[in-house]
Amino acid sequence: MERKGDVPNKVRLRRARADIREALLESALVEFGAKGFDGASTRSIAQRVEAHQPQINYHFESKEALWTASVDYLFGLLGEALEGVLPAALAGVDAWELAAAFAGGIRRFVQFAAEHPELNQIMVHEGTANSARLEWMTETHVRPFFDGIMAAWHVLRVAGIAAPIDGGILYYVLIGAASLPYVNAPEVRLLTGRNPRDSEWMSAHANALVAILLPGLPRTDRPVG
Amino acid sequence: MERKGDVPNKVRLRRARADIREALLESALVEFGAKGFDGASTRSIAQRVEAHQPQINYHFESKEALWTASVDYLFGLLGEALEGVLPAALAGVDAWELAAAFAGGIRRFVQFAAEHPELNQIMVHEGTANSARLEWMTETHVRPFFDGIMAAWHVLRVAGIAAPIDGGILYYVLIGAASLPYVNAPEVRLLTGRNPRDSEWMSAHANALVAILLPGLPRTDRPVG
DNA sequence: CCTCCTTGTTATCGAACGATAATAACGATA
DNA sequence: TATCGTTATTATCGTTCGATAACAAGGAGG
Repeated sequence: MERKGDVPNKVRLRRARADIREALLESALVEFGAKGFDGASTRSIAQRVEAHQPQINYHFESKEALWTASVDYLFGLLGEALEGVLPAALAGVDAWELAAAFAGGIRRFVQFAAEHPELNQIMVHEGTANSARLEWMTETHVRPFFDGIMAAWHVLRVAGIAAPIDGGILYYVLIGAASLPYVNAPEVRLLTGRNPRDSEWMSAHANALVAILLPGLPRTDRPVG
Repeated sequence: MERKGDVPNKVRLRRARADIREALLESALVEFGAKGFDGASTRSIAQRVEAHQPQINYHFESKEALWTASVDYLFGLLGEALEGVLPAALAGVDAWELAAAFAGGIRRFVQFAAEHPELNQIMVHEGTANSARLEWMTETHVRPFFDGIMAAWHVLRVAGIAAPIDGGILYYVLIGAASLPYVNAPEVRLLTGRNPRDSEWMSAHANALVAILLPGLPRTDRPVG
């Protein structure tokens, strides 16, 4: 009957440290991705998971520390999603096996970009201006990823399987083409009326990227996810 | 000798309405592009062109109106840069001529993205979350651009010149691949040590996009700019 | 039940924000 | 040079921000 003055039962909910931290991390990713570091407010990050704003400073040192922790968390997820796609040692590896692995990596990356658009949203927000955050993220998380792609791409180029594109250029062509539909999913829906996170959309997208970037590889379309 | 109390000659500078408006528009584009709508402050927009913050509300109605005016201005520049690249009527046009025009359009777009990174920075900032600004920008400025590309792409697909990619997907692959290096130029410099706005970089980039998206077109690399 | 450590809640601080009103200075025109 | 419309400058408003301190309440172990 909900007496007590018809006020909703304001239950004080107390969560374990690890739980509330993870909730705040995931909420922060959504807000940082959608509005950027400056645009996101700690009040709305907290509110999204039924917490109060000062809890952010209690569980993290500052807004900046929350950002750092959530980016660490997110790149951890990316690392899991891409685990084992590229052989650790590229020297002497068979180019055709590597090409198949690279194609698989593209498909997994597309799927990750669709499931966690926050990653590329945050990267594109931060990459537009120099900052300590950009420098840290680039050196800590992006560079290993970049180096792996460069090494594999070199082998594929020599083998004539990859499109004739310089590695540094390929990297941004790939990341831009693979992530924009999910980074800007709201715009895609407005403009095309379709949802880029539909599995058919993602599959067609990933297969297209494989086809144009690895023209030497016999076409083997497959679904992602 | 600069007497008068050694205070720098604080000259009150008075500009014509059109001049100060354009200065504020261009300053706003840089700030909105680098920090997004929320992150940009009217004080720093004004300061960048030696104006005071209230002048923005004097020459424009509000921060929102300044944003709208600067986006109008920017899409006007894009329209000039792409003027005449695609034939107005596509019905019955020769597919090979259209392909050459499309390739030219890609090169001009790459050059524009490099010279005015603010355009794609603003689009990517706004596209990450639904808002009245996104809706207005999409319907007013993006849709005509999108429709033109869709129509041309359909002809090129039927003629077998274009890569086998659905139009809606092609659009985001093209825009993402063409713009990311300039949207995130600070990151490119940190990560690769190269400047994507060098003319060799831009040319290699544009030629790569033409090659992978129009594989049926005989390769004719050329510099942009 | 009491203790004590952890977590949640409220109140409030100073800074920065966009906006507005009031005033001052410019500069073309007469 | 006096007038007057336009532009520039200063002061200040209310709001929101991130951060901190003080206090309240949960809950395991005794």
